Amino acid sequence: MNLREFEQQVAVSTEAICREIYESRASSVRIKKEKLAVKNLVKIFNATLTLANQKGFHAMSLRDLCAECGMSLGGMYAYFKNKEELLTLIQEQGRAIVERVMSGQLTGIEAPDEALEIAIRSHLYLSEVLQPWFFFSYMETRFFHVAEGKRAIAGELQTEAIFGDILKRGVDAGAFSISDPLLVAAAIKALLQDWYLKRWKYRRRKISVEAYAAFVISMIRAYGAGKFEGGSS
Amino acid sequence: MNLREFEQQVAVSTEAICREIYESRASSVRIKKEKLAVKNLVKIFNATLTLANQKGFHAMSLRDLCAECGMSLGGMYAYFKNKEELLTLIQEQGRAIVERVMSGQLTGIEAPDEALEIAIRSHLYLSEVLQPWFFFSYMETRFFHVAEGKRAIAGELQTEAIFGDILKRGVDAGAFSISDPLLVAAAIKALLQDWYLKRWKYRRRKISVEAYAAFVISMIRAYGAGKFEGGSS
DNA sequence: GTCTATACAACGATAGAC
DNA sequence: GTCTATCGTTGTATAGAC
Repeated sequence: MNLREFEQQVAVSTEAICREIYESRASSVRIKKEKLAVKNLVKIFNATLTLANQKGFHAMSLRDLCAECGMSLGGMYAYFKNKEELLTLIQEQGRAIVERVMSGQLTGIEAPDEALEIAIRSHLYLSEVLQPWFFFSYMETRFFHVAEGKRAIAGELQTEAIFGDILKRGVDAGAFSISDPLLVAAAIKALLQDWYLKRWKYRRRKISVEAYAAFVISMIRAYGAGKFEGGSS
Repeated sequence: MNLREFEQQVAVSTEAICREIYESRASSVRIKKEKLAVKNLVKIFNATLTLANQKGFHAMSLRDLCAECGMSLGGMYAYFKNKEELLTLIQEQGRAIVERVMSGQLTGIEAPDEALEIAIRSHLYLSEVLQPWFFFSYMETRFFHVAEGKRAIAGELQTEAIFGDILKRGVDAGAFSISDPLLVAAAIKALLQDWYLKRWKYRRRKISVEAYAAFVISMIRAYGAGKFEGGSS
């Protein structure tokens, strides 16, 4: 599968995400007209990602934010009760999307070899489509582990567990020959994160997502997970 | 080489670093007694790393900071002229250390295979000793590329270039068989960064630096860089 | 529903006593 | 050299006009 096919299949848009957020908490939002509310949420979210990914969420002032999306300060407060709620709103949504898309792509796939490739490709393509979201989520989540460390750690380990499970299944089935599935799962995750954290670098080198996906897959296969011939199914 | 041997050989201490910083800019620091100045700089730097790695540099107030290191707000301003100077001071020093240690460890090493292993181990051990520094540098540097993107990008690519050069040398010498040295170099860097960015994870799993180093090395070797037997020299 | 105006707290930074 | 006290600014958040 390539990026284009993935996009058509999953169809994750900012608007769809915002509508979902709105519906899931319509009670606590002052605005009652769904169409209007969603339109403004899209503006707010996009502006937040743009500004926060430039200077950091905390450094971004709400004055900056409402200027960026052409609203007034008071008007914006109809959509969240304080700045922190805006943060958690975006973060939780990001996590929910990852979970849904990943499990959706993987249902019904039995062969560990195939599952591994699909999981890697899906995650890369998803982070390609929603790069600002992934970048934001990664950067702002970091500040939590040290202080609290609950859902943030869970989020980090969630994706990793997907890969860990596939690898263990492959080892049990005799398809893979790796001695440390957990370490390999961690390595896969690190490689996937590099893609969306340093997209500027890969873009500058004109490396496509598909090429990067093929590279990661071949690297893991070379280490012992799957056929050495590699595949580009 | 293991961590202990590395520590004895390089001897990078916070104090040595702070003395160096002090000397390099003694003119712009109000304090004239070196011993005192260095002692306070150590306190300030350690406190900054602690607090900034918890909540982010921008979210850390200077009041928090001076409380943490037992000084007064006014007293602290003798050591830097504003908050941003404190940031760049720490960042630039971090980069300088990496450059010095890495090139020091690699001088005189000819065999690409050996150089690759030493480079990986040195970087991991260094980031183990100065983990807060690395974490801080990574996190706070990120906010620059998008906005400006000068020294920050250079810093990111500097370490990567070390690995890229070794890999290319190995390919030219016929020791490695990899088609994309730049991608492999990027992957190595991503794996090294994962170590200091998520040390909590690896600590929880009781994975030592040495074990992680051996894993990374064997992974790269399996992909085509060096002997498949692996080595733990 | 969205705006302007404003309250109030917290911040970085400085001046001047000791 | 370090402290306390304070200035001016900027931030989040709310109240009330439209």
